[in-house]
Amino acid sequence: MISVEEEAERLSRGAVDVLPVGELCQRVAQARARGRPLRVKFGADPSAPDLHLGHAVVLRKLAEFQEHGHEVVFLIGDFTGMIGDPTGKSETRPALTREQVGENARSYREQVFRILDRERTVVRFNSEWMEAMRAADVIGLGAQMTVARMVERDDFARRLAEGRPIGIHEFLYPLVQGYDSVALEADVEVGGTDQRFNLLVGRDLQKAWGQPQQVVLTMPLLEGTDGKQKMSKSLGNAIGVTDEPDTIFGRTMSIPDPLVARWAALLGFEAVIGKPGDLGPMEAKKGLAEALASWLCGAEAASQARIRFERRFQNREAFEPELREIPVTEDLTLVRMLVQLGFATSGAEARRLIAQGAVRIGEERAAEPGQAFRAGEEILLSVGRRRLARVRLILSIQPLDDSKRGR
RNA sequence: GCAGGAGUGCCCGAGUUGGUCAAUGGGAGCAGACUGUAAAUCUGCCGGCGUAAGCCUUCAGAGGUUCAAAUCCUCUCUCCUGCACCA
Repeated sequence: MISVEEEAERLSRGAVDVLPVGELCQRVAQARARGRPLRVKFGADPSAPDLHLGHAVVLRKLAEFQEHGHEVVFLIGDFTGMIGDPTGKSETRPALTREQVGENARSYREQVFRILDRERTVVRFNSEWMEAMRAADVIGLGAQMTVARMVERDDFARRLAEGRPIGIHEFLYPLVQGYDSVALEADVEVGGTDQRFNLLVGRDLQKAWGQPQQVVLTMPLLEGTDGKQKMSKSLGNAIGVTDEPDTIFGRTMSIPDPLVARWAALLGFEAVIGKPGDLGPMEAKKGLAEALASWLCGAEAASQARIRFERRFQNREAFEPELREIPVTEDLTLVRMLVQLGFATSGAEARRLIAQGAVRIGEERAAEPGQAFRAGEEILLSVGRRRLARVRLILSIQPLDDSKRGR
């Protein structure tokens, strides 16, 4: 077994802060002395079950705790989620129903266990204790915090300075989140650096409740594939943990070169890319891409993805595209086909793509938006370099179009 | 509550002496050239329907004036700023 110091050092590696410094070591020692693992809390928003590599940075850290025998509490903030959104960024979200929360929780489990160890993870919901709270309890919670301190939070400070509104209920969020730590008696809480304040509130509340205060460990926020903004599904610069190996590989290949080292470091693949200069930038990136695909989808799938990528995009070899079947009752124009395949979001866009020479049928550039295809035909259709399919038109007896039904 | 200001396309943001506005510009995005599905650069596109001509729907919402409105009038909603409230 490694020493306590060694374990604490490994667990804090890559973190932006470990607060308070040095306490993690004590907690590890304590845990060993008592023969029980540390309880490591991670809070998740119940409304966004699409986990991406940004979340993976934190999840990987949690997995490391598990590798050292500790227990992760995956807390789904269903209660907070039912009230609305605290960031002020988006409008108040519609309250989630119990069914939606359950559905999201299932989806979370599915995604999270690609990274976390099922055996060492407990999933909890904060409605378990928050629903039982009465107004007096909530006010009591509020009494643990001052406005001055609350306003220190970057987000609030900024909005205050800019004269943008802050809802009172937003002050409650960090408190509720912090109280979760009390309810769970968390030893450690891990989150992104954007959560630093909230995680620290957990410490304050635990102190107020006479509990040992959790160690707060924050991880850096990962930039998205654009290399500029933090990874986020809504910005379209994310790679999801459940994405296909080809997608993971391809999207990783599309990140800016300078980002490779950072991704590798945050996601724990420094070894694959080696030292700067060991491999060319492209080789290093391929190594990272394969490592990520392998991590999330398995080694075999990853190496296949790499081979396909190299053939398809680097050697420009012909490859077998996905077969897409479209049921038709009458001839289908090229424009309609592009829309049906999802290669264009509207007919107008399809026309633009055609006009710009992006659409190919076989090897030929398509020029006629109105070109029609009939049932039984099979063509190789591509748009740009990324969208390609073998399309087969199947004769359908029943009209599938609702607008044509029952008139 | 009172007074003042503002609400434009994915985002930011021009435009308000009414027409030439589907609406300047930037960002994002998409496509073409180049390339390593990188970066940088150049070019084009970037509301919808349509082979096309053309048509339709947009400038917070609802009405109105007008041959014609993002631009004028009325009402409503939302946000911001100040005052007041907090005795």
